[in-house]
Amino acid sequence: MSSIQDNKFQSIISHAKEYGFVFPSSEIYDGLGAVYDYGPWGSELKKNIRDYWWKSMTQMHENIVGIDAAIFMHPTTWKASGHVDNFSDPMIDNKDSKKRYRVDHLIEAQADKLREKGAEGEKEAEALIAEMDRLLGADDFAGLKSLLETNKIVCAVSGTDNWTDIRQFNLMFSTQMGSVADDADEIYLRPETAQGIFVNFLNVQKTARMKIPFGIAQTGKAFRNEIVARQFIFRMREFEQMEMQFFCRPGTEDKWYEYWKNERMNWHLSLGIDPSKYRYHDHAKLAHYAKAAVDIEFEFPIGFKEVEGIHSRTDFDLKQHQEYSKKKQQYFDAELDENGKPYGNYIPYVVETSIGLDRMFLLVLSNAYEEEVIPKEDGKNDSRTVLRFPAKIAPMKLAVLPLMKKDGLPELARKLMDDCKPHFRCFYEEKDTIGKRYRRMDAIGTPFCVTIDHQTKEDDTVTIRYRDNMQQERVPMSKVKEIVMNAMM
RNA sequence: GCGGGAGUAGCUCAUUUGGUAGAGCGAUAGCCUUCCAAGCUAUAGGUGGCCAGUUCGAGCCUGGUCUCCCGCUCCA
Repeated sequence: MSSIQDNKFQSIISHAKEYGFVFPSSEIYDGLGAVYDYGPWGSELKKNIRDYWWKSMTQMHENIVGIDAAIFMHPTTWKASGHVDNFSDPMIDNKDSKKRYRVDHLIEAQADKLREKGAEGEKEAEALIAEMDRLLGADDFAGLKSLLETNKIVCAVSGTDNWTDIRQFNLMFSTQMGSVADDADEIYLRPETAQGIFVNFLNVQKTARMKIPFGIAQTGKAFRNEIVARQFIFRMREFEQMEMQFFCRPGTEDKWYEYWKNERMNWHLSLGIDPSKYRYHDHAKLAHYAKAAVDIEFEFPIGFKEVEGIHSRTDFDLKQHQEYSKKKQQYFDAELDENGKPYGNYIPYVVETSIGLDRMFLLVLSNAYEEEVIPKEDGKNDSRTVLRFPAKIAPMKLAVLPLMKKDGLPELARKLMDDCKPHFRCFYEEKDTIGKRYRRMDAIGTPFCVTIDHQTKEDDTVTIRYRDNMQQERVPMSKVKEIVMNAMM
């Protein structure tokens, strides 16, 4: 990361706080690590992004419906999903190099080395992995450490085996359900929203009478106890996901994977963002549930980073829930195959699209942020900080500004406010010079400002000023609402 | 969790070697009226991150602690 990019990221963070987009959580108590609150304009922007996603996924796809599942779920959910086993990693530090490793990664690397030595090494590698799995299963950390030592596994940096003890990092937050401590059951705060959809698969399919292929969409909070959570709202411990699980007939998943890969990229581009700032990144190493996975990455000021993932999850999740719950998770497909027979019962395959709302927020903010230098007539330079949000997601759509706060101008401005307020978010301001008010609106990304002046009293026209090019034009006051609403389409 | 850096008003910073904190911008109110910030007046706002120690006296010295930033580790 260059220092220029670094500075830009810092400026964006400062601007976000300064203008009421994002605050550190409980800041008066020095904040809480990697937790943030959204302020007045931030919460508007976030809501608009969420609504835009929701509308494009549900309203625009007749075969997708939404749900809103609880954050708390039956603890067995997380055993079935694999999170209890896979979401906690034994870690170890090398005392000399101060490097930290996942213990299983160290041992797997050693096994790879052994395999290079041919058939004999292959055997040794298998034995090593088997022993590791046994010890991991038994949570035998002392045993794992001696396994490192007997196999002379060393740190790649220091070259020594001067290790700390092994410690467990659990990425799931937990709490107790039930107010009597002794009887209380430990339950988790969901580390992903997806499972709320899977456990409701049949409820939704039956009650909304959905036919495969169909999707279930959901937005909501998820929680991960990240070892290191940094980079502003990019990686938070409490975050919001917007995701959709698309259920399809086995054998058609590749087609739908491609479909959603394109569809989701098109959604991003529909916000008018430069396509060169996006790229796909295929996963080489797949998660335990995935058959194929691709990230949509965006070029943030801190480099290309993942915003959204499209995963082909096979029937892994539904199958697991069927096994753990003893409830059949199958669908009867009455459509006829090429032999004229119904496809019959099966557990559907799933293609998931999962996007981080907070990351999308940061994306939109980073993309919109610009410090602009404006040459003035007297040769000096003027400057402004402007957020070029697409009108459809801008927190504030229109500012109504009487040129002066007398001569009946505020009254006319109020009339326009009353006309527009029911349709979109408007801001009224009569304090300070008009230029200052324009700049304040630029700073929060308001696409349109309208000024009421004395001429308005004569002919009912107003000056509309466009955020992006600072151009102004005279339009009938009665047209303002329409201009703004067209821009929001 | 390790290493490095930093915490003074909302923001950017100042306060010469320890002597009980200032400015600009911003905010609020008023004046002015002028279609692109930086006209005039007034007001508000700080137990100098927090706790302790040294000292007659600490924003400044010492220790601890918290938070943030950068790097590493990690990331379904």
